[in-house]
Amino acid sequence: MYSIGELSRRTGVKVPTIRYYEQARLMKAPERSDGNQRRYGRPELERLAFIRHARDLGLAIDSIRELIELSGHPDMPCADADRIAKEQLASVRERIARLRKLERELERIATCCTGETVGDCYVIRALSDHTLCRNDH
Amino acid sequence: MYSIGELSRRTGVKVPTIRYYEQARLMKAPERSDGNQRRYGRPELERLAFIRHARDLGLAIDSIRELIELSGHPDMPCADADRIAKEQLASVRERIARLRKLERELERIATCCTGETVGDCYVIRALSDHTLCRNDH
DNA sequence: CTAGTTGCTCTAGCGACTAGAGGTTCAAGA
DNA sequence: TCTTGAACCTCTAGTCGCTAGAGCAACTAG
Repeated sequence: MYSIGELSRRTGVKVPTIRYYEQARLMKAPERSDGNQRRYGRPELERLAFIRHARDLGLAIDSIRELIELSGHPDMPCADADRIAKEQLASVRERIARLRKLERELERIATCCTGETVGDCYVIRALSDHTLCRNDH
Repeated sequence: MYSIGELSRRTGVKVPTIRYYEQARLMKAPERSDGNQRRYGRPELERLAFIRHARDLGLAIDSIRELIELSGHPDMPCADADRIAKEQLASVRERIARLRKLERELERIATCCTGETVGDCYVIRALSDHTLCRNDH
């Protein structure tokens, strides 16, 4: 049986975050010691690793709750799990595309400033004047 | 003289967001009508466009406030503006790199599921078992 | 037995908005 | 001039995924 600190050390998830996952209904309320302290076992450790992994992949708390629900019903079709993963992939790709546009724009802005003073600084001119932009955002 | 709704229409920035920028000290408090409604002119429209552009490029409110400060002093050296732009570029690149890792991982997870039920769904197995991952995250 | 660490609950804060309540002002038509 | 309805006002609270702190209780090593 682990204390919450022990579980934290073993998973790398901070103590308040574990408590937060419990109140967000990702972790179920664990057993308690006589003195009302949380006591965890192997299943909780595995679930926490699952949650952490999913969060690292950028999944929202709600999606993770859905996946946990699903994983409790091994006989159901897994179309929902597939959908969640594919949606997440699509959103990651979209974010990458948007960031790459920004990167190009910033690159131009940040490397073109040859002025010495704010008055002729390209960074500030570019921010003031949208028509200096190469693409839309 | 524009009302806040007019300014909103001309810039594409929502009305409550304009008020939020005012209380965040990005926009200065504008003149008011006899009935206490905000009245804007061309300078405010330009400043709002500046803010919007900077936000679209992912700059934080604090950085934008700093840039606005700077642009009010055209004789100062522009090293600070350069620094802000370069820092922003670096952080965008970092985010892109992280997202690309996630993309690869999700791609693998989301496209490899050939199972029919949750019990043998690769999506859920991959989330449960970190050792199935190709790279660290 | 005692000291020091760890645990508990509860509340509030972050950033950048967004939504809603409850009330006032404006602009256009009759 | 009056009325109607849209737009405006302030203030508060909610979003997401945590993080920080207060004030107290329990555990553990020496």
